[in-house]
Amino acid sequence: MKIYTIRDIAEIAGVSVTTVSRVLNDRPDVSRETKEKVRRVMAKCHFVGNANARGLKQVDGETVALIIRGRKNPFLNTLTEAIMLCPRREKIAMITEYIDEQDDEFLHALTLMNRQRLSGLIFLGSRIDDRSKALDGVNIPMVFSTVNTVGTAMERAASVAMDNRAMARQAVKALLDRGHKQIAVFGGRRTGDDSLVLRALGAEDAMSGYGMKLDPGNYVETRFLLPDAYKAGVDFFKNNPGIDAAFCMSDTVAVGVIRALADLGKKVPGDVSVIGVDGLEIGEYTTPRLSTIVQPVEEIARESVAMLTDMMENRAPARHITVEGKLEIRESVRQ
Amino acid sequence: MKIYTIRDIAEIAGVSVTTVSRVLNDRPDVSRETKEKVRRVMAKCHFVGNANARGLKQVDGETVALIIRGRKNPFLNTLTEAIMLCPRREKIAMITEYIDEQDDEFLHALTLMNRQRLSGLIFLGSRIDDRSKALDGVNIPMVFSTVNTVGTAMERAASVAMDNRAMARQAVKALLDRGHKQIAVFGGRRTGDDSLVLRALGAEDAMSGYGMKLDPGNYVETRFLLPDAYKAGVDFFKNNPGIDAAFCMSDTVAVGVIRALADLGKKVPGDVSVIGVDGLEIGEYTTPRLSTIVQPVEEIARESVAMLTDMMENRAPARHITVEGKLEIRESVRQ
DNA sequence: AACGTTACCGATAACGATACCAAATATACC
DNA sequence: GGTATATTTGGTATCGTTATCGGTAACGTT
Repeated sequence: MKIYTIRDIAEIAGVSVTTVSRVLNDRPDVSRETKEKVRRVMAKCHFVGNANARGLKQVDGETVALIIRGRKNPFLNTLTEAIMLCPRREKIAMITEYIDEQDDEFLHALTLMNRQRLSGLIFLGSRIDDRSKALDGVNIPMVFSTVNTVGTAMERAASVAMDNRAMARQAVKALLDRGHKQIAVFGGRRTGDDSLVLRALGAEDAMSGYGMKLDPGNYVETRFLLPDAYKAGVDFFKNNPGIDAAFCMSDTVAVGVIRALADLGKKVPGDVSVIGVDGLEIGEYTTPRLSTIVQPVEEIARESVAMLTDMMENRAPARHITVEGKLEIRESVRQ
Repeated sequence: MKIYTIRDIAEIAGVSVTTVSRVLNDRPDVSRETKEKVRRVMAKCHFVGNANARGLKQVDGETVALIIRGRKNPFLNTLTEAIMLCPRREKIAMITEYIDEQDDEFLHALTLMNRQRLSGLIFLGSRIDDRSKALDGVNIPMVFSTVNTVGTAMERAASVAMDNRAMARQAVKALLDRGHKQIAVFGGRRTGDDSLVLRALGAEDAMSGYGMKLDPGNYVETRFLLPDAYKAGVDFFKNNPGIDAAFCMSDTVAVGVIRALADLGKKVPGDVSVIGVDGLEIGEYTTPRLSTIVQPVEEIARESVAMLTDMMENRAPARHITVEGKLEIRESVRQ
């Protein structure tokens, strides 16, 4: 199958390559008839231009990358899909890169910037720590989704996130309000700046509101994968029979912990109440229905893309957008 | 931050651009010392080459696209991740494109081929029907994952899939073997060639093995989204109280149907047994644990990528690989 | 009639890399 | 030493597009 170039189209349509380029980019200085004539030829040849040539020549690139940290994360999968499907200028190409948890997404971003001449970056699920120094010299628009960069080394980058600390506080308060006395928290490592650290702080906020403290022994560190969460749940609850509630920092972890409780013969919510975070759709369909902090996925996606393109086009400044999470208490919490 | 070009590197290292290009591509005809010297400069400058320029010049492109049909499909998300993270030659860039269910992935592929000068295509979750005519003239390597293209209009394309018909047969037979008499099937539209059509045939195979026929009224058509499956489940079981088992063509559908049954006051598996397809990890952690046909995700990913790159490099012919699914009967089926 | 303005269109030089060809240098062999 | 051969290097055209600059035609104004 022949692959046409702009020159072929020009020849067939009987115009110059410049004119075809203008039509391709929908410039105003082409007469309506010429435009239509060229468009007809383009359509017949399935001609859409060569992204490589365009990217090579154009001063302002139009490729943005989505860097997704960690795998087997259904929430980030959903968010990725939402971002990829966001309405955006036709010519903006979005490429996705999955980064293993132990790899350095910032170094990877640097490589990608050079290789693809990126003009924008979106980070999903990143933690901001020393590694972020790698991006010190970088001045293309960047957006961190799901982590607020205010007060971090990446403050100059934009961010879209819910108020993780406040929402976690609200969730744990909901447990305390319902009379739970011994609350465990299942989260990640408490280092660097990311949403998980904030959620831990929020949980502690709620407890101090009740004159309580989070016993470090009740903070369970786990990877956010089902087998890990399950194992952490079994190990913890076997040794801590007095615990009557668990705040899990992701729905995935919550599902693993609930399974662990069931296998230990404990009822949810009869013996232990469980709350997750993310608002995965499946949580509305499990037994018991999962209580969770629902993150507004579509809104996060929309705002991230909108802000990034604004920054790319209008040189608008980086903003920090807080979206509203929603605590949904469902069956997994005792009423 | 300065973005270095091959010319900058050449100047700094005191060699020609050609030599830098050779080092960049790890060609053998450069002395060890020169190679090291150039590499040091490249490393210091974070130079990795410009993908656009490379793609423009190079005869054999090195971009392959992953076209994922349908959204909110956890199984395809998992498969996408696995494919993106498959070991492959460094220079092969993989781009992902999500296509809405109602859109035409073949037309989209055509556009992408022109725009990105693709040298390979992987389709996930496609259905092969009249629309595939669009790709008639296309002769770059293509792989269909999760659907067997033998006997379809896309036979010349490679495929990697489990034997959907045999596995569905096995699943429904497992239900019949356990004494279930009234089996409903929850699937998609039975048109075109895709894995769902084969699963329906497999279900019928099993029934005829027992001298039974699938009552068309017991074939429930639904989209593979949780709310749709739930609604389909409620509607169906309200009007068909005699049904004692459901074969669902995806785990997502199974979860929705199980929730529907619970809301109708029916026990799973006490009143109704349920089997899904896909082997989503979460199915091992739900209550009840979900019986399912486990698809070997990693293997499908590996074979798809391996075959595609083989076809791209060695001009190996398209093959049709059948991978082994595994029926896992767990708590959602009565023993 | 001369000029300015507007609308449209085209020739050509880049963009950064690789392919191709040619040349320089090192090594082997008689 | 001289020739043949292998190894390593460099010069330059080229990929397909857009930016830049320039040109033409049509029309209105003075």
